[in-house]
Amino acid sequence: MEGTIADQLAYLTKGCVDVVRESELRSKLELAARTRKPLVVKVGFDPTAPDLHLGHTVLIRKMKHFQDLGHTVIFLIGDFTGLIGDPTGRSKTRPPLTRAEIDENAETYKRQVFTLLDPARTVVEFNSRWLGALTSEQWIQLTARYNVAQMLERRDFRQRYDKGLPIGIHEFLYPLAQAYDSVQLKADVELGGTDQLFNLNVGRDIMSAFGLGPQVVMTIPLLVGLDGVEKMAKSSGNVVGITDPPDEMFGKLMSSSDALMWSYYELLTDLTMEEIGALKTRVADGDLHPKRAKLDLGRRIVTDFHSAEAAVEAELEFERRFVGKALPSKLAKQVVEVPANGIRLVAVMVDVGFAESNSAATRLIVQGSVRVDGERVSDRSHRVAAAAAPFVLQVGKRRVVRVSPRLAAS
RNA sequence: GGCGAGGUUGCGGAGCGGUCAAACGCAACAGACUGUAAAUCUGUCGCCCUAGCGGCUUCGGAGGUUCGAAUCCUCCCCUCGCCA
Repeated sequence: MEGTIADQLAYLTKGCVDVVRESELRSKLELAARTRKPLVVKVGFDPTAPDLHLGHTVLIRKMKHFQDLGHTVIFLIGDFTGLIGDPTGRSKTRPPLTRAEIDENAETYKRQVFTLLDPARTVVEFNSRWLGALTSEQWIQLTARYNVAQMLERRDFRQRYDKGLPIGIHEFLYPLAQAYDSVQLKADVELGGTDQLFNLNVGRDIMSAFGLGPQVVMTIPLLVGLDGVEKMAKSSGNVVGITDPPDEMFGKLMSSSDALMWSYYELLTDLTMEEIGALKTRVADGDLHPKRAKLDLGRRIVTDFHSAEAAVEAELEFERRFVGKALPSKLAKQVVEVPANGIRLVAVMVDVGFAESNSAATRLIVQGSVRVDGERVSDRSHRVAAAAAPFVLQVGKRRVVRVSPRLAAS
């Protein structure tokens, strides 16, 4: 554990929205330094969605910060709480995942998460281990530690209550179960998104009720997705997956808006707020082209999930393709079955997945976005012969593939 | 249980017997401009083809009335408000 306590505090709280409470965090850090006993930092993840994207990594990076200072992180997979479903409006209890599915998702998590986290300082846990073992009596004892007035402090519950909308009794169990995790793990700190503030604070209360010192609660902002509007979520289709290949990752970041770049800088890189502020000033003064700042961001992020070499390569490729208007250096190839009498180009476009239907493909041709070997195709009934040589098919700026016609065995 | 409102093309939301594949807004896609940014402008946005004042399938589901229905009638399913 290095640096002064003040340095550590600054490092750990960078980018956090809430810290409850900073003074407690300070004491815990001091104690840990003195006793050389690492803090236990708990973070819960949903077992149903193991595909991580940059939105998750904001939280994971914060976990990493704790590891950097020598603390232990518990990557808690909420396989039991997942059955309840976090109350976010009209939630239903979810069908239970099978043990095999849970294990598989856990493996996926590990594979992805250890690109950032230090495996030696990470403990992977499942909360079904203790929650599933609770008896009915123990559940009653747990629920007896909280009351409805306290529950209604949660905004979502409050709003529904005021509007007379239904609130399932089981929904009250979610925060309690999550809080009990903290009791079980004797967590020193729990991290989560800002939407988790209530749940995390229930953890404090319940821990106290069980005679433990309350955990410190820290929340991290929700990352805005590529559309610049909604939070990054798979269902919104605005994600950068951490397993996206370098070129794709870089390209997605480059096509995001300038305004978004600064929040990405803040939440997805280790630059300090001062450094980011300086960059911002330089861009505002016209001293630094925003595109340069964005290229730099893209390189940093790709480096984190792939490698420095991959990042440089991705940037070169990007320049080659979109500034140099060249074809990608690695062209995807696809074989298309062609009947003896040939096939319409629109059908080829559908075959390679560039259009959803012949009608959609036709529209693209009419709109002038289709090229074959670099030549714009304007004839909607353009055909490809069975014996045609392989050709490069482009639709719009980004979709490119090398098509190899092959005579279909009929 | 009673009363009332409603289910339309991704979302929101018009339409209330023909000219409706269905206004308009958003999103999306394409073109122009550019920094694959933003903003802006233009176009497209059910499916099929021989591309035409073409054909076909859509407006919660099933029947029915009519030359003709998203629009009227019957039954059913679902959602939402108010009352008990």
